[in-house]
Amino acid sequence: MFMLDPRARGILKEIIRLHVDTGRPVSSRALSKSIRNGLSPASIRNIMADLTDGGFLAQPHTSAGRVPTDRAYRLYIDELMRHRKVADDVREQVDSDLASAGADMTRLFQASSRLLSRLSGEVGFVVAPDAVHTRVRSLRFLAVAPGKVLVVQVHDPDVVVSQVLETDGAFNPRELEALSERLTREFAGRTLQEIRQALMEELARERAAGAQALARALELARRALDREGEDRVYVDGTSRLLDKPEFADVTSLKRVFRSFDERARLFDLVTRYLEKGTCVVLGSESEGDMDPRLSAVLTSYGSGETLTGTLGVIGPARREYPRVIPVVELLGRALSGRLEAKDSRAEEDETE
Amino acid sequence: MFMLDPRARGILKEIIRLHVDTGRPVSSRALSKSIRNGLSPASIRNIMADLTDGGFLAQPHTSAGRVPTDRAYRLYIDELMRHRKVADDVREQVDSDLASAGADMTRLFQASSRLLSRLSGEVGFVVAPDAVHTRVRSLRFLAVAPGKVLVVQVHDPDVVVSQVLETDGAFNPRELEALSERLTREFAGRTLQEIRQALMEELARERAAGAQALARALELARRALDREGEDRVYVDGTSRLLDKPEFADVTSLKRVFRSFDERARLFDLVTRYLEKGTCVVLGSESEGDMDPRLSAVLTSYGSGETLTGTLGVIGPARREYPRVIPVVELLGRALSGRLEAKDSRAEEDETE
DNA sequence: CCTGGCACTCTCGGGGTGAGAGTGCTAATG
DNA sequence: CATTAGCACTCTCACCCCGAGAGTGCCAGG
Repeated sequence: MFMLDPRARGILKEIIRLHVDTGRPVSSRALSKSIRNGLSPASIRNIMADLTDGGFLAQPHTSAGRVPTDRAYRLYIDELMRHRKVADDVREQVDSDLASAGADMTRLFQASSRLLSRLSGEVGFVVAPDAVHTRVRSLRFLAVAPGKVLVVQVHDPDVVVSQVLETDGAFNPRELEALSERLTREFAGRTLQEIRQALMEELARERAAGAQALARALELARRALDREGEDRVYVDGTSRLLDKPEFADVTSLKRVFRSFDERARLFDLVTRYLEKGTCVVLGSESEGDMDPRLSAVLTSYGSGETLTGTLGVIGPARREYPRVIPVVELLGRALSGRLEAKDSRAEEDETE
Repeated sequence: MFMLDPRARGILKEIIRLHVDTGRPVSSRALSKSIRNGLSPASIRNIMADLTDGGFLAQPHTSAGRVPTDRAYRLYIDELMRHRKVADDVREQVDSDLASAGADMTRLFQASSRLLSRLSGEVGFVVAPDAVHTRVRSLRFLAVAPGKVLVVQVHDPDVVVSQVLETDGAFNPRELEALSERLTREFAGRTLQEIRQALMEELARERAAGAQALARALELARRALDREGEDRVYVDGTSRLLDKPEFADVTSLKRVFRSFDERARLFDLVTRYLEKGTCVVLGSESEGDMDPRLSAVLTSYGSGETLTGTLGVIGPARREYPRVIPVVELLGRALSGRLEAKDSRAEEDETE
């Protein structure tokens, strides 16, 4: 392992600062001028040569100054950088935008990814909690029109998901009422995953027993909870990548945009790092889940064990980490807060 | 006005065909080879010179073959072209994708714009019906959690829109039930626009009369119907523009992507052409609503007078019109069909 | 250990050039 | 009289060369 003396670390930090600022390779001369401690370009060149040997700097070509490598960013993020405070107007914007999105899950995630994108100037995304982490508080089925049933799921922190299902025959309002009550009683407090499995078994049992009407109702419930993997990833602001000089050529743009179309990759990446709280994943570290020229700042949101999802931004590794990381964390907290707003935990019914 | 003899029209048609195919200017030589009637390049050059004088062809530079102008596309679309039949597998895909989107408005529009994009290889979009054209059949308010009310609107063709509103204090279930019944009775069959206006007046009246509780309920209803202009435009597949050679340079890409971000423009364009059934708008004809290098194929959907919206695709003027126009029309019909599926008109309750 | 100096390398933009593509025109042709 | 062959002309594009500029690496001296 390479050890860096404090002076080298200072130089490296300054190189990153300058490079993030300008987007271009940093020369020894520019560095010498920007640094308080007046070292000559020649001395700095020596240090830069060491840093290059250590794998922290690279040069695009012989006479082009130095560019930080991913290894340098890693060190910077882990040890050199200090988070900056989030500006008050940013806080306000987050609060107001999320507030106006209301309690609807979809709108909340859309607003969050949009905020992430706008505040970072990069691509923002939110991955909704998966079935393992989502606890259901109640289920309700309503006949809204002939052949159409509205299904309302209320999750553990008070998030509401509603959808309309088409059914073959008509359902009797009373029948739906009974179904709602029964399923809520049976499944309140369990995760989507568990409920889905239980439903499948029950469905098979009733079918075997020839309970037609009941099986039909259970089938409806199963469909309601089976909407997995569809709308789970919310992405906003892909076009912001156009502004980044590192994607000035069209061919590289194409590749990156494609990778956002097939969201499964993003998914893999995110689930792999889900547990880790806030973290930065550099493209070169992601083992193929992400273009090596991209990187992500991720954090998880949700309250405790239930309803845990991920959000963050994606952009070039060259970004203002001290500003962006706190923004991502702010959004994680804000979304968590929204999801458990008006904490109605006290209402849980433990008398069983 | 310029008249074109049949031979010139044939040549023009073939030029468009070749240019759509290759994306590059068409030379007299290439044309002479592709055409059955064996004319020599020299003869064809004469005709091409005429077409250029008439404003149907342009040349990027002196020695570069000819490119069709928007005027040529206009003639082609209006007179020269014949629609091709939509392939069976395309029909099937449309049917199955829309079917699996169910009856939920948002999902239906998302699926439609995605289909449009995929099938055309361009940017697909759907503009939801506006408040003037949407008739409401019933309104329903439900308390789903403390401080959260679910509002369900059923529109005239059986489309369901649901949303969750946050409220300051709690609403009594009975109170919400009464509100639902009253508003449905009062407003069934009227348009969103009309209802909104009536609500405002009523709200002012009750407030003046000091009817606190009622005013509070009406305010809730007003908020429910006031979600205008937010999610009305669904766009999918903007990244497909990257594949088009006409947008190979990054600067022009930026401009175009920006224009999709501010969707108001698209809106203007679409509302202006709403009444006209299926039509093609070339960028140069759109008076600034659209980049002159883009063009759109639009059609309206909806059943008769109620619930009328627009959908279509946007891409370069160089496109396979004979294939794309029928696809757009197919989607218009398919979405219309979905919106009035299971025609439940008969069930309306006229005994008042 | 730092620094001034110097040779070296690489990029980038401008200018020149030659091949290739395609046209426009004219004169010959059936 | 429409059609065509032939030919001169124009423009682009890829390539190469060259010199200016930027930046480095290294060495020798402080």
